[in-house]
Order: sequence, then structure tokens, then C-alpha cells
Amino acid sequence: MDYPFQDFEPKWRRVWDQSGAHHPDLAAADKPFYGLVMFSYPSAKKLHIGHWYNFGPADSYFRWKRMQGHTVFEPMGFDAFGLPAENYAVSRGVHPAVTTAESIGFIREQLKEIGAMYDWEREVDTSDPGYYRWTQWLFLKLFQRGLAYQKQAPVNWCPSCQTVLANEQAEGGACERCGTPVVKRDLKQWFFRITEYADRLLEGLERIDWPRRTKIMQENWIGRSTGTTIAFGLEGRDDRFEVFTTRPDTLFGVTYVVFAPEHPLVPEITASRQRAEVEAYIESVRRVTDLERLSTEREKIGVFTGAYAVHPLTGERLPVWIADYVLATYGTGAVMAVPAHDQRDFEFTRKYGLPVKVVIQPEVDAAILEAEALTQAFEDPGYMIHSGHFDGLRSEEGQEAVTRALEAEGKGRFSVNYRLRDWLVSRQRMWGAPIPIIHCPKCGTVPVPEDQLPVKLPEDITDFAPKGKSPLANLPSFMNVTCPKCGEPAQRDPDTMDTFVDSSWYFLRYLSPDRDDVAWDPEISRKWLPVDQYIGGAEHSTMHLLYARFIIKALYDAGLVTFDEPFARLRHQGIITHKGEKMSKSRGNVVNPDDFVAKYGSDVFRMYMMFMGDYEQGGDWSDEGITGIARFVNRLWRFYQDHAAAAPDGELPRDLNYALNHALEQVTRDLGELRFNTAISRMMELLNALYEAAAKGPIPGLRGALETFARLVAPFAPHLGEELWHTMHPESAETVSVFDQPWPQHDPAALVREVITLVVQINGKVRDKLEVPVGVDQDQAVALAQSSGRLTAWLEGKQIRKAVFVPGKLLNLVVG
RNA sequence: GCGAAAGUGGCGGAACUGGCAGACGCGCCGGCCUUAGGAGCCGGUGCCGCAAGGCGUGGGGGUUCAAAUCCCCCCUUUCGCACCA
Repeated sequence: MDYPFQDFEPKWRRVWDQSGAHHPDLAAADKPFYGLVMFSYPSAKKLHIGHWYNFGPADSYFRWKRMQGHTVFEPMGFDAFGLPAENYAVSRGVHPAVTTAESIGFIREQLKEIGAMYDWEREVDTSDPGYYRWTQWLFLKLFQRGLAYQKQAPVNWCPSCQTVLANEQAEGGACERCGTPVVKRDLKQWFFRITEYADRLLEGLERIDWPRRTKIMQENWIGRSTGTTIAFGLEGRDDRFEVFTTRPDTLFGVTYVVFAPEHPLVPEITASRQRAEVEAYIESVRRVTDLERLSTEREKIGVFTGAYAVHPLTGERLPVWIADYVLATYGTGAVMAVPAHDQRDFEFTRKYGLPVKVVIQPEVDAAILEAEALTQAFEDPGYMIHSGHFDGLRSEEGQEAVTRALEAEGKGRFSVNYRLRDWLVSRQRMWGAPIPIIHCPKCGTVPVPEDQLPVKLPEDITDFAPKGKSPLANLPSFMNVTCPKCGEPAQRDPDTMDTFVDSSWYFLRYLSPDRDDVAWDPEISRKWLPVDQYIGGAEHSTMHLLYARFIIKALYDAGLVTFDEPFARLRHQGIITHKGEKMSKSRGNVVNPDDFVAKYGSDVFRMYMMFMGDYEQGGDWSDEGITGIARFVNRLWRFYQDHAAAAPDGELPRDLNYALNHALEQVTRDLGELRFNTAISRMMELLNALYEAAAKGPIPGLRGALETFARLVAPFAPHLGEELWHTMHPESAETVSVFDQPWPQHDPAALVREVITLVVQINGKVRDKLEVPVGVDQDQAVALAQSSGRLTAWLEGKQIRKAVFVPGKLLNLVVG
């Protein structure tokens, strides 16, 4: 291999570094472009191919933006807190700060090999006290606004990680990190009131350029549903309880009500003769993991409480049951059961022999459905029957009418519910930002005064293995403080924050990481945010990307930022497979970037990843496939070696000029859409055309073409692009960069054709191709087609019944 | 079950708004060069067929002069959610 990347790749990285090429003056920029990738998580020493796939192509896109005249800010940092880092530290018996610093050191060096425009002078490390001080400050801002609060609630507990988890991190009842089934624990925890922003999180989606499926995922996650809250009475008691339903039109079909086992009224209303059974049931539910509890396959079981509810409109007596198919955390934790029109209630009824009442018919004035004959619930909308004066109304009308009737009696109202839950942010682990709260026996919950931040993690901790409560709780030196309010002895909150809090604002900190008087520079953030282009994995759709949006909206309301959506444009890179399968250690098909970077160079590796397939779809890695890019780069290199020095000036021949400008046009278009694969194909075509032409003799205008080609290839292969550009500009100092040269524009005049290929079809099948002047009309085209002689077999003895002519493209003759 | 995306040669993948299916690359075949080739260069390569030609974008229907692309039904794969009342 004669392509000496070992020489020039490190050389250009050194030059860029020394000339400060990637350290823009943020205050002075007049066309700012904030290009962001999801920062890395240094839980081990290795940068894997997924990182490369995220960072390499993203950098190519940002370099292109720079050549288009933007001042591009492309930061990099480390999401250094968190369970994986801590677990890794625990497994080695070393303080996480030590192992994390070590990992960051390794990973930073690997990141540098990518040759991206990272501004290393603005690196951010979320585990640095200079950073998490401001994470704590952020917590206090939310606390002041009532958006951070403590509550006792059944929460997801991972027995393996020994900590609680947010709803988003316990999807499907398993720990997001380790896969262990989570269990419910009743604990007092800190929450962020993200539910208060549910509607605004939905609304904001309309204003941002994000992948459709990511928006849909967030919409589904928020799960807004409109319906009616209805108050039922309780027999023999003065108080009432509420249920939420989306089907108030079925209110007359209620035959019983169901409480979640955790519902606070359950102990109060349970009849004494049922108490033993109820308590046994509640106990059994507690032992079940969410994973099992959430299974729809599981038989619905429950227990009668012995209590009766009173129907709000008919006054009917309705038995009150408890069952774990009712969730304590959604709606009011109680539902009205309408077995005829809800499949879950129907199944429950079948098991316990409860009555069924049909109140919706598929057609008006018809009694098609009979309770006795039902084999499943009829859940579609229809027409109301057996519903007093509401009979005959369509479901939609009935929902409105029933709710209004309830409203009139003070027994109901229109309401909205969300699937989204408040964000549980406490973690019983030590490798995170300590929650800046002091618990005082006298004053209660007291925020740490801002001038006392950061609440630093202790360095002298030796026992940091998880034990079910934060390891910090065992350190008197950390825990014991004086109350900032009354000065009496008090205790710190031993928990740390979810790492997703850290990553909810890091893009703000990047802009002014050295400021120790403010979390971010208000002027610079006003100028640079929101992020112009964010690129990262789709796995963060409902966690990081939702949390960050929430935090920014909260900061916006607090007047701390001037924008309320953090990421104006978002794209996800796809997944790279290997031999058609996901890469994993267990399959033994993991591709190690370092090996290929060493063999082919950084540019080739990056370029092959871009060439593999559509960036947003991902692609399949092939050890052989990369040779295609290696060959291309070699051929390109060799072409400059052989022709650059003596390249003629002048004008390119017409066809080569067309090829060059076509490539410019297509590559520009493709880059805008992050379609790197087709862009690279176009450059290959151009190089093939140059080789073909060069084989025939000297090419007038080649000098200009090579100068342009160097700029064209530069974003894709930055080191090589720099080298080739300097080959064409030997007079330029090394510090003059190709990335400060203008992106080449195509010349529309060069793309005007005089002769085009006209496809001639007979009955829709291609039978001939004609080289014709670009302006021919239909009659001329038909005449030319008939006279070419190649169609006689098809036209003989037939009549042309119709001719379809697409100017400049195609002529279809319908014959018969 | 609900929601989303995808299915094209031996392989990775192209195809703008319905207009030459298979760009570009890998692999393979043949040739040149070479002491040698896991280097380079030239040519070929969807399938069937000697050819003419026919057939081809998961399967089946349909719309159209014309369908990978639009419509209907079905199959498969991936991802997300999943008792949310």
C-alpha cells in the first residue's frame, strides 16, 4: 500500500491542534453552527464501533458546514457518572474517580484518532466538581420552582444494581442497565415534575426537525388521553372516590368497581370479614415483580373488599374489588368496570361470575348484543341503550352528554391523563451528583445554599459497594452537617442524581466550561443555542431526549435560557451489524475499530462506515468491503501523485466538466441529507472518469479539477483532503486549512446537455435508445424512432394507437 | 395486541416528484503486467436461454401508456410500547 496515511494523518492532526483550528471564538462568530454528538460514557477503556459510527460521519457533516462558511463548534466530553462506571470501579475495588479518569484518558486518545474537529479546550466531564456543582445548582432551581419534590411512592427497585430507577429505565419491568426484573418498593424519593410539562412536550414536537418515529415514540410515551373523571359514593361513608374513564358513554354498564391494591382507601373500606383475604392478596401482589405483573397473558385475579360503591347517576350498589390489573400510578388508581365493553373487565367477570350489562349497540335501536351471548367485550363505539334518557345517542355524543350531566351534579368533569410519570431522580449509589439537600430535624427539607456548592463527593470513601442504600449514608464525615437555616445538627441527603440529569444540560456547559461564576454564559448561549444539528443513537428517544427537552423548558420558564427546545434538528445513526447480526461479545463478531484504523488509516475507516449503507439505517460491516474504500483512496492518492505536478491549466473537456459538476451537485445534495453513501459513490464515479480520460492523454483544465476535487473529498477524508489540497497549493502554509476554503459550487451551465438519451418503449418495454438533441418534440421523436430501423420488428403490421412523450426522457408507443 | 420502519443480484446497497431496475462497491469470471501476487490495469457479471427473446424489486390482486415507487389483501423481519381504564 503506497498511501502513506501513517505520515500525514498524525501530521495534520498536529497542525490542526497547534493552529487552534478547532477552537472557534464563540463570541465573535457571525454564522454559528452548533454540531453536537451524544457524548461518550467512559465505563471501560474502549471506544467501540458504534461511537465511531456516530462521531465520524457526524464530523464529516460538520466539516462540510464549516466549508460552507459557518463557524462550527463541535465539542466532546464525557458522561462520566453512572452505574456502569461505578460497577466497573467496584469490580476492581478502586474509587470510581480513579477508574473514570483512567478510562477517559484512554478514550480521549482514541477519539483523537477520529480526526474530528473537537474543541478539546472546551471538554466537559460531568463527574468533575466544576461541572456537577452546576448540576446541583440546576436541582435547586427546579426545587425553587416546585419542580423537584419528594414523595413516598411505590418505585422501581433493581435488586442487582441496588437502587431505584425511573420509569423510563425500567421498561417492561426489567432494569435498563442489567436486565434484572425490578420490584416495587415503597420509598421516599426525589422526583422532577415532568408531567407538568406533558402538553408542552407534545406541542414542542411540532416545531422541531426530528425523525418522525422519534416524535411518535415521545408522543406514545407521554400518552395523553382525554376522558372523564367520575366520583362514586361509598355505601355507609361520607367520602367519595374518583375513577378516570375514556368511555363515560358506558357508565350505565358499570357492574362493579376495582381499586389498585395500593389504593389508600383500601384499608379503610375493607369489611372485617374480608380483611384477612384482602391483606393476603396485597402481600402476594407485593412479591410479584413488575415483569410478571405487567404480563397481559397473566390471569386477572382479585379480591372482593366487602365494600360497596354507589353509582353516581342510578344509585345502584356496586361491589368494590381490588385487583392488580388496575395500576396505582395511573389515573386515580381506581376504575369503573364495564365488562360488556372492556375486555379486561370482561375477563375478570368471567372468572368471578360478576354481572355483565350491555349498554352499547353497534347499530341504533337494535338489540344485537346480549350479555349472555357475549364471548368477548364489544369495545367499538356504537349507540347507547339501557342508559335512561341517553338511549339512542352515539358514543361520542353520549360521552359529552354523560359528562355534562355528571358535571351538573358535581360528580364528574372532563379530564386529561398521561401515561408519563414524574421523573424519579434519586439513586442509592455514590457515583453521581449528590442531591444538594439537607434534612434537618427542626427545619425539615433545606436546600444547600448556592454559595456552598458543590456538595462534593468524598474522596476518602473506601466502601462503595452498593448495599441497598447509598454508600454515602455510611460516612459520618459526609452525612453530618449543620442546618444552614438553624445551625443545629442535620443530615445530608445520601442519594445522588440520575445521570440523565447530568446529560440534560451538558450542551449548555460546553459553551463556557471554565466559567465558575455561572453555569453557562448567557450571551454565548443565546447566540449558539439551540443546537443546530444533534446526532446520536435512537435508543435515547424516550429518556435523554425527553428529559433534556423538559429541563430546557423548565429553564426557559425560569428565564435562564431564551429557547425552549434544545435540539433544532436531530438525526439518529443506524446500527452496524456484522455478518447480518448485531455485534456482541457473546456472538464473537465484534469489530474493533483500532485494528482497522491501524491497517487502513482513520480516513478509510471513517469513509467505509459512511459508504456501507444509509446512515440512518445502518449497514453491515465487511472486512472485505473496506478494501473498496481503501482502493478508492489509493487510486485518488496515486492520481494526484502522477498528475498533480504537471496538471495542465485551461478548460476541462465538456464531458469531464459535466462529470465534475454533476458530482459537485450530487455530493452537495446528498450531504445535506446525511446520505454519505451515495455521495461517496458520486466521487468514485468522478475518479473513474478522470482515470479514463487520463489514459488517453493530458487533460486540459486538470489543475482546476484536482483543486476542486481536493475540497470535495475533504469532509469525508479530512486528513487526506488536507494533504491533497496542499499538494495543489504548495505555496500555502500548513496552517492554512482546506476547511477554511469555500465549498465548491457546481456550475449549472456545465450541466446543460445538448444531446440526451431518449428511451423508446413499445407497449411499456424498452426497445431502443436514441441520442437526440435536447429540444426534440413528440412528433420529431416519433419520426426519429420510426426511422432508426431498430423498431421495425415491433411496428410491422401494427398501428400506433397512442404515443406518450416525456420530454428529454422517454417515448412510449402503444401499438396493436 | 397496538404503533413505526423495512423486505431489490452471490453480498453491502442505488433508483429525484410513477418514466432505462440493479448506480457505486464487494465477490466472482476472463485478460494484461509480473520471478511472484492477497499489488496494479483492462473487460465481463440480475436470472433462464446458443440466440431471438422471456422473466425479474417478499407473495397475491388492482390503478396506469408506464409501478421497486400509488391502492387493497397477505407473509416475513427489525424496533418501540404493551392490563394506561
